[in-house]
Order: sequence, then C-alpha cells, then structure tokens
Amino acid sequence: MDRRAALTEGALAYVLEHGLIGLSLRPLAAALGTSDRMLIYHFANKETLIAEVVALANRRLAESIDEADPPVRTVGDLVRYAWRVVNDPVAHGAMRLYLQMCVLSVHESDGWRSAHEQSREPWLIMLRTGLAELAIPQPRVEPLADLILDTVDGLLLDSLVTSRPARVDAAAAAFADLLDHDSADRAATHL
Amino acid sequence: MDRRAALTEGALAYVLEHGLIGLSLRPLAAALGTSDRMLIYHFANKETLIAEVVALANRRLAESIDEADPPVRTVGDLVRYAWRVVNDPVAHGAMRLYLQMCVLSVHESDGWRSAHEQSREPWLIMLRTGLAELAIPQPRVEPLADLILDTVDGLLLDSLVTSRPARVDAAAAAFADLLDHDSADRAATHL
DNA sequence: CATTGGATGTAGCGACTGCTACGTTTTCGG
DNA sequence: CCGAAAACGTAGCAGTCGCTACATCCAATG
Repeated sequence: MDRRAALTEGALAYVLEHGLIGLSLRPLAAALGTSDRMLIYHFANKETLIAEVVALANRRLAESIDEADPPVRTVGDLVRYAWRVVNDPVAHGAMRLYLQMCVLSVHESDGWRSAHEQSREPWLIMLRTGLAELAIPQPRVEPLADLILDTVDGLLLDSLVTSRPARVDAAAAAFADLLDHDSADRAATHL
Repeated sequence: MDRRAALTEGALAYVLEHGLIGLSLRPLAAALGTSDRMLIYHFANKETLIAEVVALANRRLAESIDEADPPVRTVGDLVRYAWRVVNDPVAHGAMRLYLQMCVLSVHESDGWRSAHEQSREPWLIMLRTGLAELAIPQPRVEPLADLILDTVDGLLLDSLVTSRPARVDAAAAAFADLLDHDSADRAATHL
C-alpha cells in the first residue's frame, strides 16, 4: 500500500471540508492520525503536499465529468446538465476548492494558475465537444464554451455564498432558456 | 482630521494591493507609517478594522456605480456597460477584493456574508432599474438581473485568473449579443 | 505650573507556523 | 537471525501571529 497516496487521499478529504486557505500541517496531520513530521517526511514540504492534493482533486473532477454522458439535445441542455453536476451538494466541496484555487491564483499566481487551468480544462473540453455535436458553427464554439463555463462559475459562486438556491436556480434556468431561444431563432432564420 | 478614517483609507489602499487573505497587522501598520499597537488602539481589534475597510470599499463601489449613467438602449448594452466598468484595470483591485470576500464568506460565513451582499446590492439595483426601464416584464427582471450579475462575476473571475482578456471579452460580447437577440426575438413575436 | 488624557513606542506574551535533529521502533532482505 | 533501511515519535528551532502591559511623550486645561 502506498502510504503517500493514502495520505493524499485523506488530505483531500480534509481540505474539502476545511478549505485550502488557512491550511496548517498539524491539525491536518492529527486528522490523518499522523504528525506534521510524517507529512513533511512523505511530501518533502507543504507546497508539494498541496500540489498533490490539488492534482488528485482535478483527476477526480475530470473522471466525474467523463463518466457522465447525459442526453443533450440543445445548448440549453448543456447548461442544465453542467449546472446539475456542479450544483450537486456532494460536489460542493470540490467546487469550494475550485473557487479557492481561483482566488489563490489571483493574488499569488505562482503555481496556482496552472492548477486552476487544469480544473477548467475538462469542463471546456466537455462543452466544446457538446457544442460541436449540436452543430454550432466553429467560430461561435470557443466564445460560447467560455461564456457557459464562466457563467456557471458565477452562478456557482453566488450559490455557494448566498445559499439561496432557488434564486440561483432560476437564474441558471433563465440562462439555459436564453441559449435555447437563441439557437431556435438562428435555426429559423437559416431555413 | 479623523485619524481613524485616514487609517481606514490607507488600509483599503494596502488591502487592494496586497489582498485580504494573508493580511497581517504588522506589515500593514508599517506600510501606513504606524505600528500594530496603534491599529489595535484605533480599531480595538483586527476584525473591526477589516470590517471598516470592507465597508469603505463597498461605499466607494456604490458611488462609482451611481455616478455613471451610461446610454443604455438594450439589455446587451446593460451587460456591455457592466463589463466595461468591472473590467477597468483601475477597478481590478476592488474586484479582487470582492472575489476574496466571496471566497472568505464561503469557507467561514461569519460576518463575510453580509459584507458580500452589500457589495452585490448596488449592482443588483442598477441592473433591476435598467431592466425595468427597458420594459422587461416584471417576472423576468429578477432572474435576469441575477443572471447578468452572476455571469459578469464569472467572466471577471476568469479574467482575473487567466489574464487572457481578449478571450474573456469575446465571451462577454457573446453574452451581450445573446441578450439582444433574445429581446429582439421576443419583441418581434409580440408585434 | 501641575494635571490629565490621548497618542505612541518597546517589549513581550502565549499560541501557532513550517520544518528539522535525533533517537527509537518496525520491517524486511540476505 | 542479523543488520540495514525505512517509518515514526519527541522535542525543539526560529519565526509570525494578534494582542497587551507598561512607560513615555505631548498638547490642552484648570
């Protein structure tokens, strides 16, 4: 058994619950049934420990996106699906972690930026392929994918902070409807 | 002269540059030409100092929104205007602060939540009145205002993190066009 | 001039941080 | 079965944190 991998696993669970921002080795080690000394022993330093944890979280995220293959008939469905996945209470821990990475990469853009981009990439791939399958013309795919991901991020941020889910759900639904309206309109004018 | 107000002013400038997250009294005091002792003397504790700074930032934000009265002819214009205001390099400090408040209120929702809501409110008011003036039917105003604010937040987050402004600008433009398309479509069907 | 009260500097408290030196235990291949 | 290597605990380093006790200075007031 790879002790390091097991520790990474446990550390991820701890980070998902307690956040990345004030993370301290000793409470983490206590929760993992070990000592700060051992964490340093296995990971050399705090930085690579966090990098390992974040990488694991990103791997999990990519897996959870890949394995789901929902029935997507319209662009709105794409948004509705992404919103459902992201807004799952079980996923909220991962989403909080994602937001923390965003903010950390904003105010000290050392290694955080790449971690953040690795978080975004599976989503962007999913959105781009989804849009392509829906026959969205090539030049519109990229900005639309960016817009959808950013909007879902914004909705998620709102949802996590204000904890008034119904209101945010309504906004998300409005976005999905907006996209469907638009697609239908464009299709009609090209008939 | 109110020493406390002057210190709050300086602290805001410092926080806009150095962020809220690792904020420590001693470097802050040094930058302000005083000592941590004096900060505690004037503000009683770190918590109320930060509260004061955040309140000042929110006041500034509300002022900057109020004083601008742009020509807004369509819903898309509303988005374009909000995006221009938010994406101003001068405002980026305030926006970083806003995002940090978001994240801080996500992972320790003590006093942060209300501060965060106070940041959102001037924007929401601006959007709601703008939408009402554009004759958007009442039941659609609320979700649309939420959607626009959340989307702009998401775009801003992307912009601040990835620092690839052209890409995000394209997404923002796509959003504005989407809204204009939708409005025109709805208007046409109701003629 | 004496006193008072606000403003400020110094030194330090206790708690915590990431990290390390060192000694002990456990494991395992030859 | 023994010795080397890996795993682990204890104690502690040097540093920072928010915060405070105490002494000092300075201006205004009586």
